[in-house]
Amino acid sequence: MQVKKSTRIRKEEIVQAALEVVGGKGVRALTIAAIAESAGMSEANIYRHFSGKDELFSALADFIGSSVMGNAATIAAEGRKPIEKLETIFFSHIKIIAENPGIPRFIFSEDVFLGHPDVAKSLASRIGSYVETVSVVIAAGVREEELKPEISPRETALTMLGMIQFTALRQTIGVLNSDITVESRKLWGNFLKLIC
Amino acid sequence: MQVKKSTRIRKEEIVQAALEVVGGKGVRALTIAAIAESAGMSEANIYRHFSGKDELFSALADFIGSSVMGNAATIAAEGRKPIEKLETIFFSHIKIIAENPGIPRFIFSEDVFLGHPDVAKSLASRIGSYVETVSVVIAAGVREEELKPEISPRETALTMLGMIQFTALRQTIGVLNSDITVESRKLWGNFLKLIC
DNA sequence: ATATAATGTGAGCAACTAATCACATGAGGC
DNA sequence: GCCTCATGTGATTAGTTGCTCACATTATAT
Repeated sequence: MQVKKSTRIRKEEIVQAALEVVGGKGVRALTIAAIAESAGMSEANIYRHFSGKDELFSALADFIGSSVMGNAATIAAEGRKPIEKLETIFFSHIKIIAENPGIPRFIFSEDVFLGHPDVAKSLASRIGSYVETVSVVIAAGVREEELKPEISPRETALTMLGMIQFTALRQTIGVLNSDITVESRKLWGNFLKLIC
Repeated sequence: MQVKKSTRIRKEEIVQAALEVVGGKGVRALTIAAIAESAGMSEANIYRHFSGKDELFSALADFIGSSVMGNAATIAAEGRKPIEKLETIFFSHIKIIAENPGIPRFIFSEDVFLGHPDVAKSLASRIGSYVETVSVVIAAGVREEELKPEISPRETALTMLGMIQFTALRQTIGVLNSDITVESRKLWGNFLKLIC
């Protein structure tokens, strides 16, 4: 029998285990049995701490949302130059994705946005504010004449996030010939030439 | 009882039915039962024409690959100016996605690249040549001085495809406030400012 | 016209999934 | 020390999924 721990701790462990399952074998493989095995506990014990898969999905979405999306907002609030902020946002996002492939898989999983509409709504809202955050930084860059005056902040932000997302996707699929950090450096170098 | 048709025709019908299921309810819902219902035949009859889900996935991948990815190559081979080619590739890709949401869902589905490695390999190869095709057009644009000389063709191509993919993703998730064609026009307008 | 092979189908099987339940056990208040 | 309740678990259930099979039907070659 397992050592007994408080629900609060077990919840964290279970969410972490779930994220590992997603990273390793995809959202499709995110079964209660797989989570239980990854967390080293019985299936029934999962239900001691979560009412069901829905609640678990919500917890996972909250964890990802707060740890990843909040990141950009924090960086954007710092007092440096717009271009430096963008660069920091870009590379920290890439780093998070590289270290934890389960995150992009979960966020853009159809199991989430087709199977758990409330979770999807919350994630969509977070993506929206992420775009908004980056847009504001780009707008500041244009105002301070670091970036080309004719570019549109919102569309440029979407282009930048698309670049990140596509990189994550290519990594997941395995079509990335070089390392993701090398690839992302090349992409960022080119993006700078596009926006300046 | 159904009217009897040749395997060749039935295969096409089944693939089409499968694509409709994916577009409507996602790859997760792509069960034999769902396909059979959408195609208006019994489950057992599916197995008369496909050995199993693997073969069906391969057929779906081939259909999508040849009808979508081949599109770009055709456009690129025409005799117009590079920028016009890029624009045509961009908007026809968006159009295909808009008309058939099952396509991007399937291509980037984890059920494919985690559950059917051989299909994933074939799709990855097609994506690779798609990137290559666009890169070549961009390189031509640079050479003919339509595009900025300092941009890197490959990375710019990846950025453009990321923009498309991210748009498809946002449409699928439902975070696209405006119509996808309106949104894509805005994105293209801005992209032109970035690359020229 | 008849034979034959291809096509179509309801019934059902084994494996898997989410969830429940009765029962065991141990941590913490007293 | 012991009581109590939160925590942990094996067994089980109802539902789903991919797939098979015996049997029905029809296109088609001869």
